[in-house]
Amino acid sequence: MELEKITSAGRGEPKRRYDDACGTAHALDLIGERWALLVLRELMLGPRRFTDLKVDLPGISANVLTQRLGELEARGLVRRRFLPSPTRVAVYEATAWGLEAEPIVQSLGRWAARSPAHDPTLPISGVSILLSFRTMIDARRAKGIDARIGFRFGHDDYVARIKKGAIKVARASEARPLSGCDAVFSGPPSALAAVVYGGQPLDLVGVTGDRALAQRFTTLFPLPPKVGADGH
Amino acid sequence: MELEKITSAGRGEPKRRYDDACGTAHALDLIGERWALLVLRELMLGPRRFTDLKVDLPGISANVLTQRLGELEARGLVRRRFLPSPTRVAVYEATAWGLEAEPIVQSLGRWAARSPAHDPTLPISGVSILLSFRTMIDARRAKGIDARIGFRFGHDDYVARIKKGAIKVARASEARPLSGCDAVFSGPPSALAAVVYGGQPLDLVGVTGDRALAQRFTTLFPLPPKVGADGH
DNA sequence: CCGTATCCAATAAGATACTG
DNA sequence: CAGTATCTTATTGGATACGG
Repeated sequence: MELEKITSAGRGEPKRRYDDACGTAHALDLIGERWALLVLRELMLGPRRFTDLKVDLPGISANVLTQRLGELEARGLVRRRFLPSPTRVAVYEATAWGLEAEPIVQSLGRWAARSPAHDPTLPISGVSILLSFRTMIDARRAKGIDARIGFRFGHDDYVARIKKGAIKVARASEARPLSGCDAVFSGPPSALAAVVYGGQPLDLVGVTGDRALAQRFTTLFPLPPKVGADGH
Repeated sequence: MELEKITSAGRGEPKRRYDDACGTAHALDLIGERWALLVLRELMLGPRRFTDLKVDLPGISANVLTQRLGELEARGLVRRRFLPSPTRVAVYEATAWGLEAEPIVQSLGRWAARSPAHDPTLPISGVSILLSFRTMIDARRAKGIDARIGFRFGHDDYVARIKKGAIKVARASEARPLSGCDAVFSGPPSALAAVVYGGQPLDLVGVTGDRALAQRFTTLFPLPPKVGADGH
Protein backbone atom coordinates (compact mmCIF):
# COMPACT_ATOMS: atom_id res chain seq x y z
CA MET A 1 0.00 0.00 0.00
CA GLU A 2 1.28 3.42 -0.88
CA LEU A 3 1.78 6.14 1.61
CA GLU A 4 -0.52 9.09 1.57
CA LYS A 5 -0.03 11.10 -1.55
CA ILE A 6 0.20 14.77 -0.67
CA THR A 7 0.14 16.58 -3.96
CA SER A 8 1.09 20.20 -4.18
CA ALA A 9 -2.24 20.85 -5.85
CA GLY A 10 -3.86 19.79 -2.62
CA ARG A 11 -2.15 22.76 -1.06
CA GLY A 12 -3.13 24.99 -3.91
CA GLU A 13 0.12 25.35 -5.79
CA PRO A 14 0.03 24.43 -9.45
CA LYS A 15 2.30 21.51 -10.24
CA ARG A 16 3.37 22.99 -13.49
CA ARG A 17 4.35 26.55 -12.88
CA TYR A 18 5.65 29.33 -15.06
CA ASP A 19 8.91 30.40 -13.46
CA ASP A 20 8.23 34.02 -14.15
CA ALA A 21 7.89 37.00 -11.86
CA CYS A 22 5.53 38.66 -14.33
CA GLY A 23 2.09 39.21 -12.83
CA THR A 24 0.41 37.86 -15.93
CA ALA A 25 2.30 34.61 -15.60
CA HIS A 26 1.44 34.38 -11.93
CA ALA A 27 -2.22 34.94 -12.72
CA LEU A 28 -2.02 32.03 -15.13
CA ASP A 29 -0.48 29.92 -12.37
CA LEU A 30 -3.55 30.73 -10.30
CA ILE A 31 -6.38 30.52 -12.82
CA GLY A 32 -4.75 29.39 -16.05
CA GLU A 33 -5.52 25.71 -15.76
CA ARG A 34 -8.18 24.31 -17.97
CA TRP A 35 -11.72 25.17 -16.74
CA ALA A 36 -10.50 27.23 -13.78
CA LEU A 37 -11.58 30.64 -15.04
CA LEU A 38 -14.90 29.31 -16.34
CA VAL A 39 -15.66 27.81 -12.95
CA LEU A 40 -14.91 31.17 -11.36
CA ARG A 41 -17.08 32.90 -13.94
CA GLU A 42 -20.03 30.76 -12.94
CA LEU A 43 -19.67 32.04 -9.39
CA MET A 44 -19.61 35.71 -10.33
CA LEU A 45 -23.32 36.22 -9.68
CA GLY A 46 -23.54 34.26 -6.46
CA PRO A 47 -22.89 30.85 -4.89
CA ARG A 48 -23.67 27.64 -6.76
CA ARG A 49 -23.87 23.95 -6.06
CA PHE A 50 -21.60 21.32 -7.51
CA THR A 51 -24.24 19.95 -9.82
CA ASP A 52 -25.26 23.39 -11.11
CA LEU A 53 -21.67 24.01 -12.05
CA LYS A 54 -21.41 20.67 -13.76
CA VAL A 55 -24.54 21.38 -15.80
CA ASP A 56 -23.47 24.88 -16.78
CA LEU A 57 -19.97 23.88 -17.83
CA PRO A 58 -20.73 21.59 -20.73
CA GLY A 59 -18.12 18.90 -21.03
CA ILE A 60 -16.41 19.20 -17.66
CA SER A 61 -16.09 15.91 -15.85
CA ALA A 62 -16.85 15.48 -12.18
CA ASN A 63 -13.29 14.71 -11.19
CA VAL A 64 -11.88 17.74 -12.95
CA LEU A 65 -14.53 19.95 -11.37
CA THR A 66 -13.68 18.56 -7.95
CA GLN A 67 -10.03 19.21 -8.54
CA ARG A 68 -10.50 22.76 -9.85
CA LEU A 69 -12.78 23.70 -6.97
CA GLY A 70 -10.24 22.33 -4.49
CA GLU A 71 -7.43 24.30 -6.08
CA LEU A 72 -9.43 27.51 -6.30
CA GLU A 73 -10.37 27.11 -2.66
CA ALA A 74 -6.78 26.47 -1.57
CA ARG A 75 -5.68 29.56 -3.48
CA GLY A 76 -8.24 31.79 -1.78
CA LEU A 77 -10.52 32.42 -4.75
CA VAL A 78 -13.42 30.23 -3.77
CA ARG A 79 -14.94 29.19 -0.48
CA ARG A 80 -17.01 26.11 0.23
CA ARG A 81 -19.88 26.81 2.55
CA PHE A 82 -23.03 25.21 3.83
CA LEU A 83 -26.28 27.03 3.40
CA PRO A 84 -28.10 27.66 6.71
CA SER A 85 -30.66 25.17 7.99
CA PRO A 86 -32.89 23.62 6.99
CA THR A 87 -31.25 23.22 3.59
CA ARG A 88 -27.67 22.47 4.70
CA VAL A 89 -26.49 21.97 1.17
CA ALA A 90 -22.90 22.71 0.18
CA VAL A 91 -22.32 25.63 -2.14
CA TYR A 92 -19.25 27.20 -3.64
CA GLU A 93 -18.90 30.93 -3.64
CA ALA A 94 -16.27 33.32 -4.90
CA THR A 95 -14.30 35.24 -2.30
CA ALA A 96 -13.91 39.01 -2.64
CA TRP A 97 -10.64 38.47 -4.46
CA GLY A 98 -12.26 35.90 -6.70
CA LEU A 99 -14.90 38.46 -7.65
CA GLU A 100 -12.14 40.91 -8.48
CA ALA A 101 -11.25 38.64 -11.39
CA GLU A 102 -14.28 39.87 -13.30
CA PRO A 103 -12.24 42.37 -15.35
CA ILE A 104 -10.27 39.39 -16.64
CA VAL A 105 -13.45 37.65 -17.75
CA GLN A 106 -14.62 40.89 -19.36
CA SER A 107 -11.44 41.66 -21.22
CA LEU A 108 -11.33 38.12 -22.59
CA GLY A 109 -14.95 38.31 -23.69
CA ARG A 110 -14.63 41.73 -25.28
CA TRP A 111 -11.53 40.66 -27.16
CA ALA A 112 -12.99 37.38 -28.38
CA ALA A 113 -16.12 39.12 -29.65
CA ARG A 114 -14.07 40.17 -32.66
CA SER A 115 -13.01 36.61 -33.47
CA PRO A 116 -14.14 35.32 -36.86
CA ALA A 117 -14.19 31.79 -35.43
CA HIS A 118 -16.73 32.54 -32.71
CA ASP A 119 -19.75 30.24 -32.85
CA PRO A 120 -22.74 31.85 -31.12
CA THR A 121 -24.97 28.81 -31.63
CA LEU A 122 -23.22 26.80 -28.94
CA PRO A 123 -24.89 26.45 -25.55
CA ILE A 124 -24.40 29.23 -23.02
CA SER A 125 -25.10 29.48 -19.31
CA GLY A 126 -27.34 32.04 -17.69
CA VAL A 127 -24.45 33.57 -15.78
CA SER A 128 -22.42 33.85 -18.99
CA ILE A 129 -25.00 35.76 -20.95
CA LEU A 130 -25.77 38.11 -18.09
CA LEU A 131 -22.08 38.85 -17.62
CA SER A 132 -21.84 39.43 -21.35
CA PHE A 133 -24.51 42.12 -21.04
CA ARG A 134 -22.31 43.87 -18.48
CA THR A 135 -19.42 43.63 -20.91
CA MET A 136 -21.12 44.58 -24.14
CA ILE A 137 -23.69 47.22 -23.21
CA ASP A 138 -23.51 50.30 -25.40
CA ALA A 139 -23.82 53.25 -23.02
CA ARG A 140 -25.10 55.56 -25.75
CA ARG A 141 -27.92 53.28 -26.78
CA ALA A 142 -28.90 52.62 -23.18
CA LYS A 143 -28.72 56.28 -22.21
CA GLY A 144 -32.38 57.14 -21.76
CA ILE A 145 -33.50 53.89 -20.18
CA ASP A 146 -34.32 53.46 -16.51
CA ALA A 147 -35.84 50.03 -16.06
CA ARG A 148 -35.68 46.67 -14.37
CA ILE A 149 -35.47 43.59 -16.55
CA GLY A 150 -36.03 40.10 -15.20
CA PHE A 151 -34.72 36.77 -16.43
CA ARG A 152 -36.00 33.30 -15.70
CA PHE A 153 -33.56 30.62 -16.79
CA GLY A 154 -34.97 27.31 -15.64
CA HIS A 155 -34.92 27.58 -11.85
CA ASP A 156 -32.62 30.58 -11.71
CA ASP A 157 -34.04 34.07 -11.62
CA TYR A 158 -32.01 37.24 -12.16
CA VAL A 159 -32.78 40.93 -12.19
CA ALA A 160 -30.95 43.59 -14.19
CA ARG A 161 -31.20 47.28 -13.52
CA ILE A 162 -30.50 49.64 -16.40
CA LYS A 163 -29.85 53.24 -15.52
CA LYS A 164 -27.72 56.03 -16.97
CA GLY A 165 -26.30 53.83 -19.67
CA ALA A 166 -25.03 51.19 -17.24
CA ILE A 167 -26.36 47.79 -16.24
CA LYS A 168 -26.23 46.00 -12.91
CA VAL A 169 -27.10 42.34 -12.60
CA ALA A 170 -27.89 40.24 -9.55
CA ARG A 171 -29.81 37.18 -8.50
CA ALA A 172 -33.46 37.79 -7.92
CA SER A 173 -34.31 37.94 -4.21
CA GLU A 174 -36.86 39.21 -1.72
CA ALA A 175 -35.32 42.66 -2.12
CA ARG A 176 -35.22 42.39 -5.91
CA PRO A 177 -38.11 40.18 -7.01
CA LEU A 178 -38.94 39.36 -10.62
CA SER A 179 -42.37 40.80 -9.89
CA GLY A 180 -40.80 44.23 -9.58
CA CYS A 181 -39.49 44.12 -13.14
CA ASP A 182 -40.85 46.08 -16.09
CA ALA A 183 -40.27 43.14 -18.41
CA VAL A 184 -39.23 39.54 -17.87
CA PHE A 185 -37.53 37.17 -20.31
CA SER A 186 -37.90 33.43 -19.91
CA GLY A 187 -36.46 30.43 -21.71
CA PRO A 188 -33.03 28.94 -22.21
CA PRO A 189 -30.09 31.37 -22.21
CA SER A 190 -29.12 30.23 -25.70
CA ALA A 191 -32.44 31.45 -27.08
CA LEU A 192 -31.90 34.87 -25.55
CA ALA A 193 -28.40 34.88 -27.04
CA ALA A 194 -29.85 34.12 -30.46
CA VAL A 195 -32.15 37.14 -30.15
CA VAL A 196 -29.65 39.60 -28.68
CA TYR A 197 -26.50 38.54 -30.54
CA GLY A 198 -27.85 36.56 -33.47
CA GLY A 199 -30.50 39.01 -34.72
CA GLN A 200 -33.25 36.41 -34.35
CA PRO A 201 -36.85 37.51 -33.72
CA LEU A 202 -37.97 38.25 -30.18
CA ASP A 203 -40.52 35.47 -30.10
CA LEU A 204 -37.80 32.85 -29.69
CA VAL A 205 -38.00 33.71 -25.99
CA GLY A 206 -40.87 34.20 -23.61
CA VAL A 207 -41.60 37.81 -22.67
CA THR A 208 -43.97 39.15 -20.06
CA GLY A 209 -44.55 42.78 -19.17
CA ASP A 210 -43.50 45.65 -21.39
CA ARG A 211 -42.80 44.01 -24.73
CA ALA A 212 -41.56 47.19 -26.41
CA LEU A 213 -39.02 47.66 -23.63
CA ALA A 214 -37.93 44.04 -24.00
CA GLN A 215 -37.50 44.56 -27.73
CA ARG A 216 -35.42 47.66 -27.14
CA PHE A 217 -33.36 45.87 -24.51
CA THR A 218 -32.26 43.30 -27.09
CA THR A 219 -30.66 46.06 -29.19
CA LEU A 220 -28.38 47.46 -26.49
CA PHE A 221 -25.48 45.03 -27.02
CA PRO A 222 -23.91 45.56 -30.44
CA LEU A 223 -21.06 43.28 -31.46
CA PRO A 224 -17.80 44.83 -32.66
CA PRO A 225 -16.66 44.23 -36.26
CA LYS A 226 -14.99 40.89 -36.86
CA VAL A 227 -11.30 40.81 -37.68
CA GLY A 228 -10.20 39.68 -41.12
CA ALA A 229 -7.98 36.76 -41.99
CA ASP A 230 -4.90 38.97 -41.71
CA GLY A 231 -5.67 39.90 -38.12
CA HIS A 232 -6.84 43.46 -38.82
CA MET B 1 4.46 4.97 -43.53
CA GLU B 2 1.51 6.94 -42.32
CA LEU B 3 -0.46 9.25 -44.45
CA GLU B 4 -0.15 12.93 -43.85
CA LYS B 5 -1.49 13.82 -40.46
CA ILE B 6 -3.71 16.84 -40.74
CA THR B 7 -4.39 17.85 -37.19
CA SER B 8 -7.00 20.43 -36.43
CA ALA B 9 -4.32 22.38 -34.60
CA GLY B 10 -2.50 22.71 -37.86
CA ARG B 11 -5.46 24.69 -39.11
CA GLY B 12 -5.59 26.69 -35.94
CA GLU B 13 -8.50 25.12 -34.14
CA PRO B 14 -7.80 23.92 -30.65
CA LYS B 15 -8.14 20.18 -30.28
CA ARG B 16 -9.74 20.47 -26.93
CA ARG B 17 -12.48 23.04 -27.13
CA TYR B 18 -14.93 24.46 -24.65
CA ASP B 19 -18.35 23.96 -26.20
CA ASP B 20 -19.57 27.29 -24.98
CA ALA B 21 -20.87 30.31 -26.85
CA CYS B 22 -19.57 32.59 -24.10
CA GLY B 23 -16.92 34.98 -25.38
CA THR B 24 -14.67 34.26 -22.43
CA ALA B 25 -14.68 30.57 -23.26
CA HIS B 26 -13.96 31.30 -26.89
CA ALA B 27 -11.05 33.51 -25.91
CA LEU B 28 -9.67 30.60 -23.91
CA ASP B 29 -10.04 28.40 -26.99
CA LEU B 30 -7.86 30.90 -28.81
CA ILE B 31 -5.22 31.80 -26.24
CA GLY B 32 -5.94 29.57 -23.27
CA GLU B 33 -3.43 26.86 -24.02
CA ARG B 34 -0.34 26.69 -21.94
CA TRP B 35 2.23 29.37 -22.88
CA ALA B 36 0.04 30.94 -25.58
CA LEU B 37 -0.71 34.20 -23.83
CA LEU B 38 2.86 34.57 -22.60
CA VAL B 39 4.15 34.14 -26.14
CA LEU B 40 1.75 36.84 -27.26
CA ARG B 41 2.85 39.06 -24.38
CA GLU B 42 6.45 38.86 -25.55
CA LEU B 43 5.35 40.26 -28.91
CA MET B 44 3.48 43.24 -27.46
CA LEU B 45 6.40 45.64 -27.90
CA GLY B 46 7.44 44.51 -31.35
CA PRO B 47 8.55 41.52 -33.39
CA ARG B 48 10.93 38.95 -31.95
CA ARG B 49 12.93 36.01 -33.11
CA PHE B 50 12.38 32.40 -32.15
CA THR B 51 15.44 32.25 -29.95
CA ASP B 52 14.61 35.51 -28.16
CA LEU B 53 11.23 34.08 -27.29
CA LYS B 54 12.76 30.86 -26.07
CA VAL B 55 15.18 32.76 -23.83
CA ASP B 56 12.51 35.05 -22.41
CA LEU B 57 10.05 32.27 -21.67
CA PRO B 58 11.96 30.28 -19.09
CA GLY B 59 11.07 26.62 -19.27
CA ILE B 60 9.35 26.51 -22.64
CA SER B 61 10.71 23.81 -24.90
CA ALA B 62 11.45 24.39 -28.56
CA ASN B 63 8.77 22.04 -29.79
CA VAL B 64 6.06 23.62 -27.68
CA LEU B 65 7.13 27.09 -28.82
CA THR B 66 6.97 25.97 -32.43
CA GLN B 67 3.51 24.57 -31.89
CA ARG B 68 2.16 27.63 -30.07
CA LEU B 69 3.53 30.00 -32.70
CA GLY B 70 1.96 27.92 -35.45
CA GLU B 71 -1.42 27.93 -33.71
CA LEU B 72 -1.30 31.64 -32.98
CA GLU B 73 -0.42 32.29 -36.59
CA ALA B 74 -3.23 30.09 -37.89
CA ARG B 75 -5.67 31.90 -35.62
CA GLY B 76 -4.66 35.32 -36.92
CA LEU B 77 -2.89 36.60 -33.81
CA VAL B 78 0.69 36.34 -34.95
CA ARG B 79 2.40 36.68 -38.29
CA ARG B 80 5.72 35.24 -39.33
CA ARG B 81 7.74 37.62 -41.41
CA PHE B 82 11.20 38.06 -42.77
CA LEU B 83 13.11 41.18 -41.95
CA PRO B 84 14.24 43.12 -45.04
CA SER B 85 17.65 42.50 -46.57
CA PRO B 86 20.38 42.15 -45.72
CA THR B 87 19.34 40.47 -42.49
CA ARG B 88 16.59 38.18 -43.85
CA VAL B 89 15.93 36.67 -40.44
CA ALA B 90 12.50 35.34 -39.55
CA VAL B 91 10.62 37.20 -36.85
CA TYR B 92 7.23 36.73 -35.28
CA GLU B 93 5.03 39.73 -34.78
CA ALA B 94 1.61 40.26 -33.31
CA THR B 95 -1.16 41.25 -35.70
CA ALA B 96 -3.38 44.22 -34.88
CA TRP B 97 -5.86 41.86 -33.27
CA GLY B 98 -3.09 40.19 -31.32
CA LEU B 99 -2.07 43.56 -29.96
CA GLU B 100 -5.66 44.16 -28.91
CA ALA B 101 -5.18 41.38 -26.38
CA GLU B 102 -3.11 43.69 -24.21
CA PRO B 103 -6.05 44.53 -21.90
CA ILE B 104 -6.20 40.83 -21.10
CA VAL B 105 -2.55 40.78 -20.12
CA GLN B 106 -3.10 43.91 -18.07
CA SER B 107 -6.18 42.71 -16.23
CA LEU B 108 -4.43 39.46 -15.36
CA GLY B 109 -1.37 41.28 -14.11
CA ARG B 110 -3.30 43.83 -12.10
CA TRP B 111 -5.37 41.12 -10.48
CA ALA B 112 -2.42 38.87 -9.66
CA ALA B 113 -0.54 41.75 -8.06
CA ARG B 114 -2.73 41.23 -4.99
CA SER B 115 -1.82 37.55 -4.72
CA PRO B 116 -0.06 36.54 -1.52
CA ALA B 117 1.70 33.75 -3.41
CA HIS B 118 3.41 36.03 -5.89
CA ASP B 119 7.18 35.58 -5.96
CA PRO B 120 8.90 38.69 -7.35
CA THR B 121 12.37 37.15 -7.17
CA LEU B 122 11.77 34.89 -10.17
CA PRO B 123 13.24 35.90 -13.52
CA ILE B 124 11.33 38.38 -15.64
CA SER B 125 11.68 39.45 -19.24
CA GLY B 126 12.26 42.99 -20.41
CA VAL B 127 8.92 43.09 -22.19
CA SER B 128 7.15 41.87 -19.05
CA ILE B 129 8.49 44.51 -16.77
CA LEU B 130 7.86 47.31 -19.26
CA LEU B 131 4.29 46.14 -19.75
CA SER B 132 3.92 46.01 -15.98
CA PHE B 133 4.86 49.68 -15.85
CA ARG B 134 2.00 50.43 -18.20
CA THR B 135 -0.30 48.43 -15.95
CA MET B 136 0.82 49.65 -12.55
CA ILE B 137 1.67 53.33 -13.02
CA ASP B 138 0.06 55.56 -10.44
CA ALA B 139 -1.25 58.55 -12.37
CA ARG B 140 -1.20 60.80 -9.28
CA ARG B 141 2.42 60.11 -8.49
CA ALA B 142 3.46 60.54 -12.09
CA LYS B 143 1.44 63.71 -12.56
CA GLY B 144 4.14 66.33 -12.76
CA ILE B 145 6.70 64.34 -14.70
CA ASP B 146 7.49 64.92 -18.37
CA ALA B 147 10.50 62.80 -19.22
CA ARG B 148 11.99 60.11 -21.38
CA ILE B 149 13.43 57.07 -19.64
CA GLY B 150 15.61 54.56 -21.45
CA PHE B 151 16.21 50.89 -20.72
CA ARG B 152 19.04 48.68 -21.88
CA PHE B 153 18.32 45.02 -21.26
CA GLY B 154 21.15 43.06 -22.79
CA HIS B 155 20.85 43.79 -26.49
CA ASP B 156 17.34 45.21 -26.34
CA ASP B 157 16.79 48.92 -25.89
CA TYR B 158 13.49 50.53 -25.00
CA VAL B 159 12.28 54.05 -24.43
CA ALA B 160 9.44 55.11 -22.15
CA ARG B 161 7.77 58.48 -22.30
CA ILE B 162 6.08 59.74 -19.16
CA LYS B 163 3.69 62.61 -19.56
CA LYS B 164 0.50 63.72 -17.82
CA GLY B 165 0.48 60.76 -15.50
CA ALA B 166 0.61 58.21 -18.31
CA ILE B 167 3.44 56.12 -19.73
CA LYS B 168 4.10 54.99 -23.27
CA VAL B 169 6.69 52.34 -24.04
CA ALA B 170 8.33 51.37 -27.32
CA ARG B 171 11.48 49.87 -28.70
CA ALA B 172 14.31 52.31 -29.07
CA SER B 173 14.84 53.37 -32.67
CA GLU B 174 16.29 56.08 -34.87
CA ALA B 175 13.26 58.20 -34.05
CA ARG B 176 13.46 57.38 -30.34
CA PRO B 177 17.11 56.82 -29.44
CA LEU B 178 18.37 56.04 -25.96
CA SER B 179 20.58 59.08 -26.35
CA GLY B 180 17.49 61.27 -26.23
CA CYS B 181 16.53 60.03 -22.77
CA ASP B 182 16.81 61.97 -19.54
CA ALA B 183 17.87 58.83 -17.67
CA VAL B 184 18.76 55.32 -18.74
CA PHE B 185 18.58 52.11 -16.73
CA SER B 186 20.75 49.17 -17.61
CA GLY B 187 21.09 45.63 -16.31
CA PRO B 188 18.91 42.56 -16.15
CA PRO B 189 15.15 43.16 -15.93
CA SER B 190 15.01 41.21 -12.68
CA ALA B 191 17.31 43.75 -11.01
CA LEU B 192 15.07 46.59 -12.08
CA ALA B 193 12.10 44.64 -10.75
CA ALA B 194 13.85 44.25 -7.40
CA VAL B 195 14.31 48.01 -7.21
CA VAL B 196 10.85 49.06 -8.41
CA TYR B 197 8.73 46.33 -6.84
CA GLY B 198 11.02 44.90 -4.17
CA GLY B 199 12.10 48.14 -2.51
CA GLN B 200 15.77 47.37 -3.11
CA PRO B 201 18.31 50.20 -3.43
CA LEU B 202 18.78 51.88 -6.78
CA ASP B 203 22.37 50.81 -7.17
CA LEU B 204 21.33 47.27 -8.04
CA VAL B 205 20.92 48.61 -11.55
CA GLY B 206 23.06 50.80 -13.74
CA VAL B 207 21.84 54.37 -14.14
CA THR B 208 23.13 57.06 -16.45
CA GLY B 209 21.79 60.57 -16.82
CA ASP B 210 19.51 62.20 -14.24
CA ARG B 211 19.85 59.97 -11.20
CA ALA B 212 17.24 61.83 -9.16
CA LEU B 213 14.72 61.33 -11.94
CA ALA B 214 15.60 57.64 -12.12
CA GLN B 215 15.10 57.35 -8.38
CA ARG B 216 11.73 59.04 -8.61
CA PHE B 217 10.77 56.84 -11.54
CA THR B 218 11.19 53.75 -9.39
CA THR B 219 8.49 55.00 -6.99
CA LEU B 220 5.73 55.42 -9.55
CA PHE B 221 4.46 51.83 -9.47
CA PRO B 222 2.97 51.02 -6.07
CA LEU B 223 1.70 47.52 -5.49
CA PRO B 224 -1.86 47.06 -4.21
CA PRO B 225 -2.40 45.47 -0.78
CA LYS B 226 -2.13 41.70 -0.70
CA VAL B 227 -5.24 39.68 -0.05
CA GLY B 228 -5.50 37.69 3.18
CA ALA B 229 -5.92 33.96 3.54
CA ASP B 230 -9.69 34.36 3.47
CA GLY B 231 -9.64 36.02 0.07
CA HIS B 232 -10.39 39.57 1.26
C1' DC C 1 21.94 30.25 -35.67
C1' DC C 2 16.99 28.86 -36.55
C1' DG C 3 14.30 26.09 -36.15
C1' DT C 4 11.77 21.06 -37.03
C1' DA C 5 11.20 16.08 -35.95
C1' DT C 6 11.29 12.30 -32.90
C1' DC C 7 11.24 9.74 -28.79
C1' DC C 8 10.33 9.26 -23.90
C1' DA C 9 8.55 10.06 -19.24
C1' DA C 10 5.48 12.70 -16.36
C1' DT C 11 1.05 14.86 -15.80
C1' DA C 12 -3.40 16.48 -16.85
C1' DA C 13 -7.82 15.69 -18.76
C1' DG C 14 -11.77 12.74 -20.11
C1' DA C 15 -14.99 8.73 -19.53
C1' DT C 16 -17.21 5.90 -16.71
C1' DA C 17 -18.47 3.40 -12.74
C1' DC C 18 -19.36 3.62 -8.09
C1' DT C 19 -20.30 4.96 -3.04
C1' DG C 20 -22.42 7.38 1.19
C1' DC D 1 -26.99 14.77 -4.95
C1' DA D 2 -22.18 15.24 -4.29
C1' DG D 3 -18.62 13.80 -5.08
C1' DT D 4 -14.37 9.45 -5.50
C1' DA D 5 -11.94 5.95 -7.80
C1' DT D 6 -10.19 3.96 -11.69
C1' DC D 7 -8.82 3.56 -16.28
C1' DT D 8 -7.61 5.51 -20.82
C1' DT D 9 -6.10 9.07 -23.72
C1' DA D 10 -3.95 13.56 -24.78
C1' DT D 11 -0.74 17.08 -23.86
C1' DT D 12 3.44 18.70 -22.05
C1' DG D 13 8.24 19.00 -21.23
C1' DG D 14 12.98 17.40 -21.78
C1' DA D 15 16.52 15.54 -24.55
C1' DT D 16 18.40 14.94 -28.63
C1' DA D 17 19.13 14.50 -33.35
C1' DC D 18 18.78 16.52 -37.62
C1' DG D 19 18.32 19.81 -41.88
C1' DG D 20 18.85 24.74 -43.88
